Amino acid sequence: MENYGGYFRALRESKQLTLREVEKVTDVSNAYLSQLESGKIKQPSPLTLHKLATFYGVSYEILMEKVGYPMPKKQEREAKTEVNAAHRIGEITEEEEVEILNYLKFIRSRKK
Amino acid sequence: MENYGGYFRALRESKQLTLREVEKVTDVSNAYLSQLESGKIKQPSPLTLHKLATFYGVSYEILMEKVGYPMPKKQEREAKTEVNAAHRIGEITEEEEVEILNYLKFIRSRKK
DNA sequence: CGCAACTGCTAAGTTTTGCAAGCAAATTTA
DNA sequence: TAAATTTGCTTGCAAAACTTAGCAGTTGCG
Repeated sequence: MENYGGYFRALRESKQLTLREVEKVTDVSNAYLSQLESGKIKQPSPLTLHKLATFYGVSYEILMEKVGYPMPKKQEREAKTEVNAAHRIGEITEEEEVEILNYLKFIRSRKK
Repeated sequence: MENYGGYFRALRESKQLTLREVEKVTDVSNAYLSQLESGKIKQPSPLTLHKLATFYGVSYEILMEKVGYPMPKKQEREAKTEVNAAHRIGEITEEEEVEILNYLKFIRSRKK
């Protein structure tokens, strides 16, 4: 992904969190998060990506690939029937991903 | 592994290669290789590790673990390699799922 | 209104990766 | 033996991650 800054911003805002709230939990400074989300960081370290992946509940490996680190081949998808709701959304593009996150932010903001 | 410098040196010497021979193929400078093998480098970048892993014919993932990057375990890895929505947008409720599916339908219809 | 806390952001500093240049010792070649 | 090449290594530097400190605008509350 060329500009994943917006993706990180969308992830955070979809959960209605501030930079400092993310900082508290992940130990990544709000200053750095701001730079990351505005596209000023080329390649955050694997450790930083791991913290954010864990906190946001997204895949560490996908984040690694997104920022351009070489990662071993991903196997073809398995047919998994049960699991959580998000599995049933199906395939989405990276573009749709950000749109959905922004939409989630909108949905969730109405409920407060 | 605390001192993986010796490991890299052993890999190279077992193949009877000079620093400059490795440099030619991997595009990692002999200066840096020297520092790496003498334990002066804390954490070479994933890209550098990937080049060396490929050239020496060892596992990239094991190298990553060796230098201390977080890596998913094989079992986790297989379970998570499917590229599904949850890994990219985080957890959502069933209610949100329906809204997202409708929204996806909307944005996809808009695009043609 | 007034002010205190909160928000995102920038500037400056530290640390580390990785490279280019070049040095001294060893090896090769003439 | 003498010169040339090769070897591993060190130094100095640029680039980039990441932090601390602090600033200006906004929000909440008396």
